[in-house]
Amino acid sequence: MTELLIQNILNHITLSKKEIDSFCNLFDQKEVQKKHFLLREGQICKFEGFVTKGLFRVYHIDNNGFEQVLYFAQENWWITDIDSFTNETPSQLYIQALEDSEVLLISKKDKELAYDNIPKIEKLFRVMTQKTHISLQRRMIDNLSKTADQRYIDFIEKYPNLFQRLTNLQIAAYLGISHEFLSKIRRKIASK
Amino acid sequence: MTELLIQNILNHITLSKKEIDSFCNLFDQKEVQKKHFLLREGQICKFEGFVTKGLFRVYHIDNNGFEQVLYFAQENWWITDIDSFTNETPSQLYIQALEDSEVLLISKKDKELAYDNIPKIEKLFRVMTQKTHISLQRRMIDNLSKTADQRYIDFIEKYPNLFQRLTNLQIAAYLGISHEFLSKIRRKIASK
DNA sequence: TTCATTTATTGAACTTGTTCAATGTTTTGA
DNA sequence: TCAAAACATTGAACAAGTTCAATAAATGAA
Repeated sequence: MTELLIQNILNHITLSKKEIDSFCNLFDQKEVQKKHFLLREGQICKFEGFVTKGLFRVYHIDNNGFEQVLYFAQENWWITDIDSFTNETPSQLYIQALEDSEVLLISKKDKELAYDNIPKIEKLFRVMTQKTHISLQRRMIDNLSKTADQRYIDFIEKYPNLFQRLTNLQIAAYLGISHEFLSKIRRKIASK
Repeated sequence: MTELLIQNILNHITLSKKEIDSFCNLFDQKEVQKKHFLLREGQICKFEGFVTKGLFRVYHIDNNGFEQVLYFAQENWWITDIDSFTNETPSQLYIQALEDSEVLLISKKDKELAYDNIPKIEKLFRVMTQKTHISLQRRMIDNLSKTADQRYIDFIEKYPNLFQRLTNLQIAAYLGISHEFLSKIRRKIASK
């Protein structure tokens, strides 16, 4: 199932068949059952992953035991803890499958190999990192400037598909509010 | 004053003298007086900049007229609206000098020239974008999980230098709280 | 130096969101 | 298919943060 991966790459840059093959060969497929973890806090994140099936959440548990979701990753999304992966430091994050899932994983060593051997891969990840950074920048602005009601409405509009697959608990953890409060927001919206 | 820029680049990657020169020559120096703008909402951000002197704030004005600071950039920092610059779309952001400042600016065209002619520049910006992304990811987690008091204390610890140069108004706009509330936090902390 | 402007502080009333506990609903797995 | 677990809703009391208005302090430009 590297077909999705190839499409994803070609969406960002153009590569020859040979280059694509040699890059895609660096990935290993892994199945992750629902509720199982790809990464836990304290571990060093050794992989960068591309989701070919299922859904993951990338989250943090704070000092009071509350979970905050950094992002969700469904089919065609990349997942890693870029902080831990890049700096080889213990992760603050958990990556857990919310459904039975499949990912293609590449190790740090193999990724660096690709950087050295296929110059365009450098461009690929520059462009991809830019895009994720832009998304996060937009989310930061929204979190600073919008009320929880509006962020919830935006979420549904922006990710209608994720909205269907996620529980309100997960969505609340992404929006940064308690699930009880989300429940009240939902009632307010429904009554309109 | 490209000395700072050269140091900054060599901090991320290694380049030959020739490569450095040819890259640095793509930058134009610009002076920006206090309170003047490098970018305003609605404009397309045509540059990526490196601050050699002074201090900037990159901020957004929301629908209610409130300002949120995305980040500050002092000497040795890069500034741009990566969203507008990359996608050539109108910016949601303002970039304003908070002190009399100087920046080295590179245009999109010249940056792309550099990508094509000096392969390592691709790596430079991949690595730099990764780093800013990591910082933003950490800030996102903090904003979701920490109380305003703690975020303020963290800010002072992390940026003691910025703390000295900024008004409480600016810091409040970065923390995402009203300046009145910041004032109350300061009193509470001082009384301990 | 001075006066106008910007910045900082404070209190009171208010809004947004949390916490806790109870209850109902849905999902899941043996 | 049935019991246990996970999820969702609700209300009441509470905490965090805002708003508004008034005043004081600091800064800056002529």
